[in-house]
Amino acid sequence: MKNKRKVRKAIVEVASSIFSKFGYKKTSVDDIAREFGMGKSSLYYYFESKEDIFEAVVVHEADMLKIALMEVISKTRDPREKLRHYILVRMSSFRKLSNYYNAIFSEDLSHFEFIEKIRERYDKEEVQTVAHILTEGAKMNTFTIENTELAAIAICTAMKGLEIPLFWKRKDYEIESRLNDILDMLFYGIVKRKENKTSKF
Amino acid sequence: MKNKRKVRKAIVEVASSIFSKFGYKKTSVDDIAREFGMGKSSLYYYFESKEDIFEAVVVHEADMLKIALMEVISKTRDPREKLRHYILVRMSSFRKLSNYYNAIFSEDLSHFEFIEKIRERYDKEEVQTVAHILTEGAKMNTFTIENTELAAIAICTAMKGLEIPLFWKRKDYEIESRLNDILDMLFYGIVKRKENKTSKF
DNA sequence: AAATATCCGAATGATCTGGTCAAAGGTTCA
DNA sequence: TGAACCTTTGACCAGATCATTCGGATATTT
Repeated sequence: MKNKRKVRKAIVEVASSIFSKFGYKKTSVDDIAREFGMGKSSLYYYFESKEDIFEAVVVHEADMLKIALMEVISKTRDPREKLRHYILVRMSSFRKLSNYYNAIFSEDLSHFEFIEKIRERYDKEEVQTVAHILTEGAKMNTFTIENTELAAIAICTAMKGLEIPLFWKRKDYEIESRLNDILDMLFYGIVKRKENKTSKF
Repeated sequence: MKNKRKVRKAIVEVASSIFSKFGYKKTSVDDIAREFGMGKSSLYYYFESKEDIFEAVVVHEADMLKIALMEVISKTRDPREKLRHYILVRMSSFRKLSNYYNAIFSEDLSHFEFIEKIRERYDKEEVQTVAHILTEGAKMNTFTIENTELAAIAICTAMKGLEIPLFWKRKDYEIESRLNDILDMLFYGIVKRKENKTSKF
């Protein structure tokens, strides 16, 4: 039955909220089953193991972010705004990605191999997306970049570097303004300047 | 040694944060000990049992609230402002009282008898404090109340009635404005009105 | 009614839990 | 020094909880 997919998705959604509440270790399969209104053994009809459920949860969260990002960049035309909104949304989605980030950063979860794979996959996709924005901006003469691929990797690396301090701190209100500062600096170097009349050349 | 008290307090403080993170059931004594940097058996030198630690945590939280309330009412002179600030602080301290409220409202914790006792004790103290504010306000001719004791009980009952819906909802920004509305209504009935010149008497 | 899809209670062995205890460091004071 | 103490610990225990399996019950489709 195709219904199996829908049930799986529904389970993943309640599992997501419970995992992000208690963490992987402190969440029991029974917790999820009870919240879902099912016998715990029934979950094993839809998933192979607890780890399997968790993997589905992490994938789901990453997909949600991807969708949100795609939506936000499709709404804007100006490449500067596109890049700004992409990075802003990308960096302020911690709350909804708690399991994803816990999986990546928490020690007692690092032994799951699927985490590496997911991260690697989304990292590559992210570089592609950013590169696409940059290329588009270059074509429209908004950006002036020699190697968009390289620039995209640099931006993505910078975002990943910001994840860690952001993840450990609670301060939420500062994130946006700081990111905007960084973005302004980035643009100042990246955006094509109009011919400056005071230029010596 | 008097040092025992300090260590107890320190343990209570880390236990508080862990209990409010995972809840009573999902928190193990070992969790607390590890976070505190001690062997788990050492905790039993300072506390009789896990329940004993939890009780100390709840008492500590209630004490913290009490101190905050005493401070806030000692800062104001005007009885109206005193009462307003008291209720505002009292009703918006959920975040810091998570274990206290969990102990009161959660089903699997209700079998602890100490909860009833603590609640009863603080309820009585609260009525006294509010009554004191009212009496003071009556003396200063700001309030016009026939039976301050009765009025204090009514106000405390109203606050307790508001605890439950507040506890289950996340909306934080609405609390203050709603409380202020209620307070305005309360004052309209309680504050001594100046002789109204359009009055028919 | 046969086949298949979905659900569950009971059982299992592995791990975890709250709690105990005897012993080992540390400190104090004679 | 050493006796009396305070503090900390690892090893240990019995019971609870855990993830997972499985045979069979119930519902749905064919």
